[in-house]
Order: sequence, then C-alpha cells, then structure tokens
Amino acid sequence: MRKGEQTRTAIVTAAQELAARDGLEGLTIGGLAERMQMSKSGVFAHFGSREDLQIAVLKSYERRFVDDVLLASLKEKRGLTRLRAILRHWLSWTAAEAASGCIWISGAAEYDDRPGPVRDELVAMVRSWQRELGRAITQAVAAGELPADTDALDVAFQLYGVILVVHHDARLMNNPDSEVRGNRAIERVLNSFAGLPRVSVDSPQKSHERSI
Amino acid sequence: MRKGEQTRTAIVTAAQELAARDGLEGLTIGGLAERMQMSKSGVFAHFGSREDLQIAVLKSYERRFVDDVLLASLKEKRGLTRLRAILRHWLSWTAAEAASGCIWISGAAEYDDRPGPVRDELVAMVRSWQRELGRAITQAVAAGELPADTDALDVAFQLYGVILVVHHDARLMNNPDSEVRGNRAIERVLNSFAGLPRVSVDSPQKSHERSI
DNA sequence: CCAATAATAGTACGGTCGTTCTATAAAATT
DNA sequence: AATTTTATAGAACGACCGTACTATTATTGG
Repeated sequence: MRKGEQTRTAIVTAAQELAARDGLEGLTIGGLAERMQMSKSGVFAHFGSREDLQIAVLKSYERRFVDDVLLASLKEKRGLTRLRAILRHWLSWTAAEAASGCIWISGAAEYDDRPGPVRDELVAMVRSWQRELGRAITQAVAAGELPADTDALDVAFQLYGVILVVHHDARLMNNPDSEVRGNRAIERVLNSFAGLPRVSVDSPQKSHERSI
Repeated sequence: MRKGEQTRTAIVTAAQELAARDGLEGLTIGGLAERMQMSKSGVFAHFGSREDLQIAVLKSYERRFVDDVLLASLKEKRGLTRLRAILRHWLSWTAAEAASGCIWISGAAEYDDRPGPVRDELVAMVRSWQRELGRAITQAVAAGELPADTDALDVAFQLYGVILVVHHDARLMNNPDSEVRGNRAIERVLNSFAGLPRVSVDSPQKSHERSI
C-alpha cells in the first residue's frame, strides 16, 4: 500500500548510500535498520531477503544512472556530439560518486567470483550500458565522424578503462586531479580513433582540418 | 623457528588464493584453517590478528608482482623497449590473474572507504608501482622516444586504465577477448602519446618516419 | 467509527566471525 | 635422553549476521 512503498523507497535510498560506502556485500540489514531508526525486522519485511534488497539497490542505481548520464545526453544530435555528452556526464557522475563510490565498479570486484542473482543482475546492467555506449559510437561512425573501420567495442573498452582509472585514483589514491586527467584521457582516446595527428608544438592542427 | 616459518609461508600462499577469489575482506580464518586442514587457533597463532594476515598476503603478492612484472623487464634497455616489456608482462599477469583475481584491484574497491593499516599498505604499494611505471615512462622521454613535453603521469594514468578494464571485462563480463583488446589499447595509448599519425588506409605510415 | 489489512516491533534461533585462554603435542636445544 | 621452547588443538566468549515467527500498532477502505 502507500505508506509501505514510501518507506521502502526511503530504505532503498539509504541502502544505496550504505552500499556505496561499504559495498553491496557490506550492506547489512542491521546497519540499515539503525540508519533508518527502525527495527531489523521492520526493514527486512520490505524485502523477502537480503539478496532482494541488494537487487533493489542495483535497480535504483541503474535508474538514476541512465537518467543522469544517458537520457540527459539524448538531446544532443547523434554522433560524436552525443557521444561526447555521454562521456562528459559519465565522467562527472563518476567524479561525483567518487566521494561515495560507484556500486557497479565495487560490485564488479565483489561479484566477479560470486555467482548468484546479484551478480547476474549486475552483469546484465553493465552489459546493457556497454551496449548503449557502443551504439553511440556506432552512430558516430555512421555519421562519418569516426573512420568506417572503427571497432566500436574497442572504443567502448578503452573509454570504460578511463572511467575505471578515474574512479580508482579518486577513491583509493585520493587524487584530486583524477577528473581533469580523465578528461584529457578521453580526448586522447577519441583523437586516436579519429586518426588525426595530435595537437602539439611541432605539428599544430590546421584550422581547415576536420576537428572532433 | 624453522617449522613455524614453513607452515606460515604455506598459510600465506593458501590465503592468497582465497583472497584472490573472495577479496581480502572475504578472507576468513575459519575458511583458511579448513583449507589448511588445521584448527582455527593453529592458523591464528601465526599472525597476531586478521589484519596482520591480510597485510602478509599483500606483501607476498607485491613480491611476486614485482618479480614477474618489473624485475623481469629490467633486462631490456631503458626507454620504450623496457616500458613495452613492463606492459607486456603486466598485461599477461593481469590476464592470468583474471582467473583468480588481482587483490590490488579488488582491494581498491574494498578499502577505498575503509581506513586502517590494510588500506594504508595497499595504497603504499599501488603508489609505489605507479611511481615505478612513471619512471619507465620518464626514461622513454629522456631517450627521445616520447615527446619532451609528455606528462608521464598522464601516460601512467591511461595505461592503468587499460589494465583495469582488462581485468574488469575478463573477470566480471567473462570476455575472452579482453587481453587482445588490452594489447591493442596499449598500442593506441602509446601511439597517441608519441604523436604519430595512426596507421590507416587513407594515411599509410611512411617507412622513414620514426616508428615506436 | 469500525473492521480489515498492512506495516512495524520484539524476540529468538542457528551460524559464523575474530579472538582469548588453556592444554597438549611436536620440535629444537643441550 | 631430558628439557626447554615452539607449534598446534580445543573449547569458549561476545558480537553480529540473515531469517522466522508472533504480537502489536498504524493505516486504509467501507
């Protein structure tokens, strides 16, 4: 009923914050109850099991991620423009979440050897996101903004790597330059796939050349 | 005494395998005892605490890593040759460990919000490795094989990203192409920093151009 | 306002955790 | 071979975990 769904939503929101800090495996019903000022059984009753709670957290996270990163970029026209918008949003999302942690990235480490429904859900989400990223890249190829022989999976692969290292350096190493470095890295990756000579002192970019 | 150090070493070796699968936080004294066919207290007695066990595992991992990746590459002469050797070893190490998991990478997710001696040890190790990687890059710059204005930290940052995504895709996504893709990514990163036009159909690389 | 129903609290259970303490077995030293 | 030192086992502890069951309180619909 209404009150139930309301507190359930509040619980999932709080659970997301806890999971961002301690990981999905570190998420505990007792800790969540204390955070919500509820009894353990009161919290538990909203989910059939801890696994269902973890999956609910994952799904809620995905919804926010898709809204903030993908949907916000669909206003831009297809091709490199949209791809750049996605990467910009993704990077700032990662840098913002760097204060609390991305549960997809921490989950990748937690569940890469832990079979079960939670892992399955996580893998499906990441796969879906990689597909979406690949689609944006393919559209840039179709628009002639990337070479026709571009391997979209290679591009997505390498861009994912940049995000991972941004998260890694910001979170574990407390490196404040992480986002700036990530931005430069994304530029270099796109340039290396576009096949243009890089902008440098000894070979300045000609203004009439197609710029990405 | 002798017998003690001997079994202690065996315990740490077994602990490494368990930690590779379940993470350093998932490493449990009970599970380790069962694996060793010893009593919990028998295992425990070799370490003052679980934290000390975790740190012992980290140190043992670092020793193996430095041997297999760094020291094995010091035979090559300074510069891009040695850097490439390091990256080759690092990549195949990561792909090999992909079957069991790299505890530095999983540890990065586990401890990025968990202060304490284990995290401190982990951060120190990663920092030390990043410094070593940066040194190899700097030597390539000094040898004139990379542009003089190269930001060595940028290079190391991006290469680290490639390793992270190789590990991520191989482990979580079960992608068998991960290592091959990682190899190509490393090539592209080095090329993008070297500032050469990429080899492509419409702009074939001239043979007289300096090749990396 | 009252019944029906949903939401929460309370309590308890079995399990595992790291750790401590004490006793015993093995190894090293003399 | 005797003795001292070291290595291991065993049992117990308090704490926390997820979960089940039962009672009680809020909320909802008529």
